[in-house]
Amino acid sequence: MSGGGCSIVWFRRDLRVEDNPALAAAVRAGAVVAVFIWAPEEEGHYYPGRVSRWWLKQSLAHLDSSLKSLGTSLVTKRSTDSVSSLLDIVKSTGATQLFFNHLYDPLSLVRDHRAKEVLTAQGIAVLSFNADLLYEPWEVNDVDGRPFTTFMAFWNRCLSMPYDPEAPLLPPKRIVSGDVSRCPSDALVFEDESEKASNALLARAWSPGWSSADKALTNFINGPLIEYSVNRKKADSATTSFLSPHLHFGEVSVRKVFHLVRIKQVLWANEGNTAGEESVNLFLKSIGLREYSRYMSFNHPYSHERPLLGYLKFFPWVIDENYFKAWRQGRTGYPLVDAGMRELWATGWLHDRIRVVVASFFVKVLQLPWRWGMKYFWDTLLDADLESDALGWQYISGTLPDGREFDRIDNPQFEGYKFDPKGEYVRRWLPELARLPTEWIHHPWDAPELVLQAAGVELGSNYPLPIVGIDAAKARLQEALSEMWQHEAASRAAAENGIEEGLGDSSDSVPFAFPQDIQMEVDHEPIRNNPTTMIRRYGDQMVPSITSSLMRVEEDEGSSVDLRHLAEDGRPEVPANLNLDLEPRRETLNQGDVQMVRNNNIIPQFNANLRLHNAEDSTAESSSSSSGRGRDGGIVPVWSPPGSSYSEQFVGEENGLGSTSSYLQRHPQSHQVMNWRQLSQTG
DNA sequence: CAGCAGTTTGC
DNA sequence: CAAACTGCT
Repeated sequence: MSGGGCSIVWFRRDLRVEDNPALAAAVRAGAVVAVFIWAPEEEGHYYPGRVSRWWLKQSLAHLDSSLKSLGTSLVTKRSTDSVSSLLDIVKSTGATQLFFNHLYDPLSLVRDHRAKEVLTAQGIAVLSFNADLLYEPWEVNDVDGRPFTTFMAFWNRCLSMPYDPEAPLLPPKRIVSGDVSRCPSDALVFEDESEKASNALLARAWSPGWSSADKALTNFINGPLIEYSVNRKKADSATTSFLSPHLHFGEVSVRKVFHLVRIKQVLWANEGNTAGEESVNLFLKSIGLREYSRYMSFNHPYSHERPLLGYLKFFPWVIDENYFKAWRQGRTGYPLVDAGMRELWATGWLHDRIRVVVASFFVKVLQLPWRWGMKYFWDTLLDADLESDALGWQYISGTLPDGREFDRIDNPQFEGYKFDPKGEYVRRWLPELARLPTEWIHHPWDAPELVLQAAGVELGSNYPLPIVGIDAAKARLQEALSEMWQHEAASRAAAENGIEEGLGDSSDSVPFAFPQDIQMEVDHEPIRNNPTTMIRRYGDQMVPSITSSLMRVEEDEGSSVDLRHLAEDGRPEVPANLNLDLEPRRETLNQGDVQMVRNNNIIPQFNANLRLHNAEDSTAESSSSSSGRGRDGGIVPVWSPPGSSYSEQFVGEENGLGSTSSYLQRHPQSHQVMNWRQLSQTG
């Protein structure tokens, strides 16, 4: 169509036609080529799980038919490299522009940044948009212009921003199709034969696609929403919105959800319905959590693979595949946990509360490395979402500044009576316990023999005894923690002496196989050296500079860079040049950090010691970068499709942040992560 | 019953 | 940590 080429709209996790800024912009610009590129290998071991792929398949079909009714269709490509596929598409369609919506997971940050550079270098105009969040991560900062480090502060700020989130856009009335005659679609394969039968079951419970997402939203707002605050404690009722998988794939926009829900809230407020109003607040909070997960991922791209509290690196996880298996199969001996795990396996779904229960059990009682659990969630959840899941697991594990304390163990028995007081949920998913009276349903091991017999329960045979006692877990946790602090202290001492200590790989634990994701990007560095091709427009995707360094740490440690290099306008910006940039940054950062330490006892920032590594000389650097990072866990059992390789080493640098979590405060002898301490001495 | 301390809980 | 909750005086 008009003056030259058409525009490519690169669909990813924004599979909708309504309120899709990239699509809208492309339509405005003229002819459109709508594209979806399936390149799961790019996700490394976050290759999407079976149920997630099933959903994607349906959702794409749905999007395609919507596009068809508007005048075009979806071009699908199978690829191992999205960016080069984009180039191919540009060539075969004569497109001159590329539009897409932002993503915030670490892989996408890197890939999209590269896409922008590569295509821009080819003379293609690249424009990207916010379609996934109320506010872009770099828009939400505290009074000093720094990112928040706790959820509530973040969310309160979001709710009181000087401007509202963008109002949702209407779907285009009509789309003029670009010429795709020389750009044939590939058939995408999302399931293999062995998966088909299980997938068929999913279709009974779920229907992917934006129109059912809309329906789910409407149903929820007109139904369960008003009772949300009362019902959210129940494990077993259909009181959640069931929007999460739709939201994950962007079938409905959060902004639409937000606006519609807000309207209801005003309505209820006027009616004096405080319960309803409160319900909306709570529901919005869960939307806020989703926002926060992106925020965290952007500000701290390591968070899906490494605890944000650095000392957790030294925690001696239990490397026990039998525990892991028992957990997955729902045979831990704790009914609430087991019921949850069976539901997850059977349906790909789990109530939020129960996610917390099973995850917390996993980390605190079994003390398995949280990333195993996260990976299992990733593979089995219908709404698997890297950012949300990473946030959730970190929260539960106690590795966040505002998460639960690390030494806190929740007792599944008590939680059972809280979330499932009548035992209905347990009975549904654990038929072997169905006849047990409510009194014992959450702790069958205490039940009198006669009761068990009457209920047909034979502990240790048709239902397991607890695989780990809570008391034993508590004791082991204490031990593990003191071991952790010892190692942390030793490491710090060694670092201070400038000795290459090796960060605990002397230990018996196997180096963690995770994560490899980012390394595959490593060899595209030439592009990186040409920063001037980036002309940033207001709406453009910001890239935390760490994404660049993440790609290269292995061979170029000096370039590891702080996350939040502030451009003149105060927003994070792609560093002009990683190495040249170090000098000026050093001063600013130190100043800022010191001030922060003085002014409050809040965590400096997640990235405090990332940046310190730059600012510091090579002592600290060397102590961390060369180690095998042994303590973070063990080999991850493989259950992903073949092809996703787990290789040896961590990418990237060093641990997380200093912390004021109360746990830390109770351990003054080993307080503060090394860097933070050095920091405060500076000031 | 107001007022307070100890405890639980909350992303 | 801070808010909510519990139980006690």
